[in-house]
Amino acid sequence: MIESAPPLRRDAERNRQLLLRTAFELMAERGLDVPYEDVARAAGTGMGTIYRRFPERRDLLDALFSEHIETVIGLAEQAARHEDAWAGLSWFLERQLEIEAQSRGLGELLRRRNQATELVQRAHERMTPLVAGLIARAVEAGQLPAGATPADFAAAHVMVGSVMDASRDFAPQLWRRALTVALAGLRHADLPGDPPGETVINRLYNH
Amino acid sequence: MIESAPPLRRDAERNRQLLLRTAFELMAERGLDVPYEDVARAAGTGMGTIYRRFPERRDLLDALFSEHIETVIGLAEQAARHEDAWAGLSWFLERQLEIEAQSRGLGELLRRRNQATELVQRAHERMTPLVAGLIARAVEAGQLPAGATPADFAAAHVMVGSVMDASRDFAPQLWRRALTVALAGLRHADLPGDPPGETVINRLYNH
DNA sequence: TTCAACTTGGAATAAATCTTCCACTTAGTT
DNA sequence: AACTAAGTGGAAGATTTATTCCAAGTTGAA
Repeated sequence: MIESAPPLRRDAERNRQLLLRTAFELMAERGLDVPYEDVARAAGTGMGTIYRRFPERRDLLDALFSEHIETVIGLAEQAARHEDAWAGLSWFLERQLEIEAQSRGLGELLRRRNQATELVQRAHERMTPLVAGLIARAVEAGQLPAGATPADFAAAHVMVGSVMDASRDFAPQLWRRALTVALAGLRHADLPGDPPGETVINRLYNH
Repeated sequence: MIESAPPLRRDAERNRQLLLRTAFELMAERGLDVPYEDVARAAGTGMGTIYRRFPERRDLLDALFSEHIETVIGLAEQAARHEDAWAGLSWFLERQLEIEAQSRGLGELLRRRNQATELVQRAHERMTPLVAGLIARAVEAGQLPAGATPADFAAAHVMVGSVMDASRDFAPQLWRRALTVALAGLRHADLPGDPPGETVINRLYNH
């Protein structure tokens, strides 16, 4: 067990929460790279405060998004229990993207950047076997072509996400079209080349 | 007619070519945002030289990529003449992406950023009607679902490109899988929502 | 009330890149 | 060879964001 730090002084805890709320809102609009200075100013604190509480951006991201990440993992678990494997897969991808649609920052965390904290890393490690199981079942049921892999599912995720990122500001629902394209494509594509291995998944999400 | 500047002195012209070659190579590897200083150093010149010749990055990009852009426009024209509309569309998208696979910078120019120079803007204006014609023909021939638009084609381009960008360094052919997914998806998807208008195309390419 | 430990604001420093500027060099003409 | 206009290198200043630091302020226990 990691030793638990003593509780924060009341004023410090108040500022911490304030910073978290502020950062979450700013990152939802502007993505993960919001300058610390902007967060501090918007929260009405100084640089000292945010750096003392979150010395690395990773610390801030972990504190901000860990529960959202848990939610997504929960979706994967729920999907894995779905009787119809393909329905589970498409439901999971759609739910995950709906969450990302709420927050640009969360989308970046789940699919871009080596911002990827250990938290996200572990989340992928937990979700990948679930997705792999669903895909295996879907292939067996003839719902997906034989060569389909979890990496192809990840690629579909990245693809739809790129449309979401590009169209957020002027066509916030356009990603749903991209999603139907990606899902229909997975089912019907005759996938060329060697099936990508699982290492591809992490590298795809952390480019 | 724009007044033509007097020809450069021989040494200046030599340096200009050197800068162009160097910039092209660096941008092929690292993308359009290579610092001017890196280009100058790699070319063996000083900052003064690159800034004198290309005061704005736009000037450099235009000089570097205009002929490649013309090539792509040529592909669109060739595709438009294809008898089988769907074959023309998929051939065009694949060719275009193959070119982008050669150069990260060119990929960024064709689909990301407001780096988009006037040059790229005009290129899209010339290609969009050609693509629109192909799509109309493909829909008529029953090769594409009724609601398909040029913006969906652009979205497919962005989608495959995002996989290319993400996987360049470790799986340089993975984008071909994404391409088959996108193409199969376009054919088979039951596209939801209102068909996106043509303004979406530009904004998608210039996010 | 007092006080030690904890917190804070914001100025200072650092690092990366953009951009300007000008004393010095060179090409090409006379 | 001499001269002039064009060209050059690289230092200096401006921006933007990251990061450190500490004098001054605050909390909560004694």
